[in-house]
Amino acid sequence: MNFWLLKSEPDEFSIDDLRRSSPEPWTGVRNYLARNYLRAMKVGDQAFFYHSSCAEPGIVGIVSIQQEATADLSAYDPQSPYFDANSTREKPRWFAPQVAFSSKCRSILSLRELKSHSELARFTLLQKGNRLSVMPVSTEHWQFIFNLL
DNA sequence: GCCAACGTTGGC
DNA sequence: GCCAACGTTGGC
Repeated sequence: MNFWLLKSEPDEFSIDDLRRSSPEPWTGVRNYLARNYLRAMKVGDQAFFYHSSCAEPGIVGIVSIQQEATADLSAYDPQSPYFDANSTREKPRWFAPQVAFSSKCRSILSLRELKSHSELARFTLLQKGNRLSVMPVSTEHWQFIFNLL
């Protein structure tokens, strides 16, 4: 089993949204490295759900992969902000796994607190310049963070 | 709103 | 293939 971190802007799609409607396809990722991570996800993998671009960014819950990635249908919708004319049904460019709600943290584990732990100095999320919305999490980092929740 | 950092685009 | 210009991300 592998571990991941998935970012979402809570104004767009929050942990509460996922709890209300689960599973959901993880759509809208339009970065090739992030896409490759999405395609590498296996059923049963777990991920931290991270709220970004909000008053208090941080980890707010845990989700699991319910189904491996298939074509991201939002790329076909001209009305969608994620529309991409270069992704076709014959040759999809973007993919979305089905993500299921697992649990919500009693309180947010804020980015500020994550940064305060020297054990997480090399955590991908905290690396300078990293902007990926999907990233792998090592077993060691997962365990350490899990114990902070 | 600012800005650092990175990705993408497109001319050459 | 290079690289300048532009767009996006995301914390602050």
